[in-house]
Amino acid sequence: MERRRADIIAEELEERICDGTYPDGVRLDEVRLAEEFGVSRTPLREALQKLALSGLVAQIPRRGVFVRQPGPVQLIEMFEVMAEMEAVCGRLAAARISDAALAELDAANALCREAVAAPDADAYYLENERFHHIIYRESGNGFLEQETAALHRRLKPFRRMQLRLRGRLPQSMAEHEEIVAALRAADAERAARALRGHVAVQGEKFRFLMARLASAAE
Amino acid sequence: MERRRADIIAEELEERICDGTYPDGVRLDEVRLAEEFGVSRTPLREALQKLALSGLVAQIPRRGVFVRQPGPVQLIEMFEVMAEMEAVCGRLAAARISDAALAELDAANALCREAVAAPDADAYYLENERFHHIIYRESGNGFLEQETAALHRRLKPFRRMQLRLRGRLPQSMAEHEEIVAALRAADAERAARALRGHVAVQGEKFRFLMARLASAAE
DNA sequence: GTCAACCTTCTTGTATACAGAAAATGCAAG
DNA sequence: CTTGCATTTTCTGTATACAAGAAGGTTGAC
Repeated sequence: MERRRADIIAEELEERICDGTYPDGVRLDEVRLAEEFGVSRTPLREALQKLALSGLVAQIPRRGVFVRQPGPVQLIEMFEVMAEMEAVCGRLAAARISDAALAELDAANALCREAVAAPDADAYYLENERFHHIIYRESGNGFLEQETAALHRRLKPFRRMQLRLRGRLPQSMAEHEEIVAALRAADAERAARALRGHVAVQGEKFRFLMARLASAAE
Repeated sequence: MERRRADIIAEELEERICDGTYPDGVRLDEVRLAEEFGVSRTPLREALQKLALSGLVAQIPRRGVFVRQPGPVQLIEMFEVMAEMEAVCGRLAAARISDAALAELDAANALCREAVAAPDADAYYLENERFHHIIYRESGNGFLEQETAALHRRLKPFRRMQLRLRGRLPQSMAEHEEIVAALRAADAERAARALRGHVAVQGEKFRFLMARLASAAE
């Protein structure tokens, strides 16, 4: 499948916004970026509109587009929704998950355990992502899977922060075990609770997140 | 706030797709539509891309954009997610809802009751929408409110079908009462269950929905 | 008569040109 | 020195022009 330049540009810009190359509030100049990418304004505008619809930039009529990083409040809100959506995935998956998928979860968890032992935060992060995506898929609801994965992706740059907490890796690991146990027992409510607690930002995590946001905002 | 033509066109096209003016699979011709709206292809293309991102049309590179109504399977999936998201709104609202909002819900329900007595399906539909949006808002999570409202909006054309079921209005009414009672009692799980059941497509509703979709697909 | 290759034509994707609005700058007046 | 208004400039939004790819028809060969 041949992709349009606008899509490629949108992806690159998304990357730059997420990794902080373009900080919050910066105006994205159409002509400057068009020159940089070696294209005309037309595909670049299309890319910017795509970003605007996904919420990464704000498009103010006759003024331009501005990078719009979510503020502390919105981030907390997004993490809360993320936790609830994962809980829903877990609740549905508890009734629908296949034995093969349970084995996949075990395998992903084994690799997670290795990463914890190393300890290799990056490897853990990768396997953690696999683990969660399996659960999205096993919800048996393709639409839910897509929506949850989309939000997961959007929170990606902020998710890494959580893993920086001292002792977070072993704790996260234990939560993974509990999640798989609940799914294997086909206990919907237990799986939902475990996933909600696993993803939610609360207590120590909350304070850490707020501190990071405060330092980033300066 | 001055709106761009592309946004106005996107709204109009969305309306036409939802009300069936453009049935599933139809190709949306850029030049023809541009002439019809009296604009050039540029803003029209922007509108089409907006629709593509919201999932109403499929954009196939070098081939054009085609109306993409959700199939039966995807519709069932979307309704399931809708039910779960409303349940989440209810769960959070149970702990956060204000007395003023409870009064609002009572007021909306009173108007619903009048509509049932009439019976006036259109009036009921309108007040029902108000009722649900209050709950979204009282979840206390602006992001969740937005996302839930967006899905609600996307399912709007299919939601009306449910009300056509014989005896659905009084039943829906009773469910509204139960929802408010659960919220007033601050019983999170009860509110979640009530809302999930209220929105979910199941049993009689499911068969009816499938029949409608089968006749629409012919 | 049928199949295949080529050509025509139509449509999308991209570039450029133009118009109007907002912001910035400079000048003048208090 | 500050403030307000006008002018200029820059940038967005829209229109048009151009290029490349895909579909369909026609013609020629087997």
